[in-house]
Amino acid sequence: MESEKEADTKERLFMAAVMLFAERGYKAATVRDICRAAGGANVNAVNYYFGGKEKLYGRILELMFTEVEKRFLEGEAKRSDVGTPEERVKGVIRAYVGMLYGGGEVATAFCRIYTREVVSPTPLLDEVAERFVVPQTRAMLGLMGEALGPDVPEERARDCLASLVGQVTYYACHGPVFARVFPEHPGMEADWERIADHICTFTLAGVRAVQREFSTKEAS
Amino acid sequence: MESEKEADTKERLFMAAVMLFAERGYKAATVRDICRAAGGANVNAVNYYFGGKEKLYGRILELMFTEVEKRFLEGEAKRSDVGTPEERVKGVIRAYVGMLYGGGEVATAFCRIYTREVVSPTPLLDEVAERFVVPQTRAMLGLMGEALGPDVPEERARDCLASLVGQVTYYACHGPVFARVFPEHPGMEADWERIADHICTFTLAGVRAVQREFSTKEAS
DNA sequence: AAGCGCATTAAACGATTGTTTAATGCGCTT
DNA sequence: AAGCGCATTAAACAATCGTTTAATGCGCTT
Repeated sequence: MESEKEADTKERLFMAAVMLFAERGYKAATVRDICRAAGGANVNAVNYYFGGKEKLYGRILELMFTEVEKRFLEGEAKRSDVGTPEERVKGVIRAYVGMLYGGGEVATAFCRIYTREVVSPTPLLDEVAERFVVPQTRAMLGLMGEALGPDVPEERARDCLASLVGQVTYYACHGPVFARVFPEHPGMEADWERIADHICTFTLAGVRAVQREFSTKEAS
Repeated sequence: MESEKEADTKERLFMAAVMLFAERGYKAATVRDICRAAGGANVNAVNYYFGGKEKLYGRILELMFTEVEKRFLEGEAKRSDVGTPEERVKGVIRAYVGMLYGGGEVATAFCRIYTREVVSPTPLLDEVAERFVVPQTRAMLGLMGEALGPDVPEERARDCLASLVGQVTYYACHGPVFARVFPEHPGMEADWERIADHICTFTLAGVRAVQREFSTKEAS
């Protein structure tokens, strides 16, 4: 009768840790709280199954980034070489937003953990992020350069990519404040597709404006 | 001979706390580290002068937000009612970016403290932020609504404001990662004006695109 | 010189942290 | 039934945190 609720203690610990790390951050989420949230496990459980708090957190980061990479490649593979660069930028935006806000509860938790890591990195981020964040960002930078064309200098491609990422991650970084300033907002789970569309039109207009800035300056 | 270096222990403690809170966050910055950074003051100094770690942090938040409000109103007062709404949006962007990245060392530290508070708020943020963040955001929302015109629904003004704030705060939120992905970047202190210009053109193009979206849809 | 006020120091406190150790219960094979 | 492996429990550990307390030094007035 407890076939599915009889989940492994290890798995329950892992999930409780994900939620608590997302909610309070690495330091503030204590081992005792994690064990309590995992259905009242013993304090020793974390060390027994994962070899310590830091190891557990490292595993979460690992799984998180592999999951992100998988989803991101899936969302981009569907339109990897087809369509104009602008169309592919739109595809990246939609995949990005959907990954961050449209993936259910655990994806939201992952999103918050990643946001915390970005704002105040732990030593663990160094080894993991350089395997995922740097290549993914460079890939997006190349795509943005294609969309801008050869006349636009590289630093402007970086600026445009920052504008894109800034817009997409805004709701993750400013979540608590955003919810306080706009309490009427229905929440990202219900609104992320509309927001993705907005970011698409907003970003493509910005990209074209930067493009125009250099095509007209060429004639001056 | 030590006329200016003989700064009050209280002031040195305050400054050391600002830098350490910015660097490591509220919890990770210990009282002992703060005292050590303040020229080797005693562990009791924080409690003696400020009545505890939390009170000290609260004072920092207080001073930070009043300073932000002052700078922001200064930067906006120069063009409060003059110029088109678009021109005033540009003024807001420039004041915003300059305040966050162009204010020297302590302003950068304040920027990081604020970023940390936004991502993971402490109970202290509630009482302070609602006095500053909410009214400032609502003011910017009204300005954005003016720039968009009456045909654009309110939620799109909120989306555009999110796009603006997301772009501006990107370099604060993603600072550690950004520096890792783009090590060739000269740093915000030397580049913030150029970035402000980019965000202006990018944002105004996005605003006009949203505007156009509703002026053309009106005819369909 | 005595006494007072304030800044500073040193030491210890209680609480909480992550981790370790030893003991316990239980299902399984031999 | 005895013995073993594994999960779980309880208790204690050392380290660190913010805070408190008492003692000390120093400049000042009286």
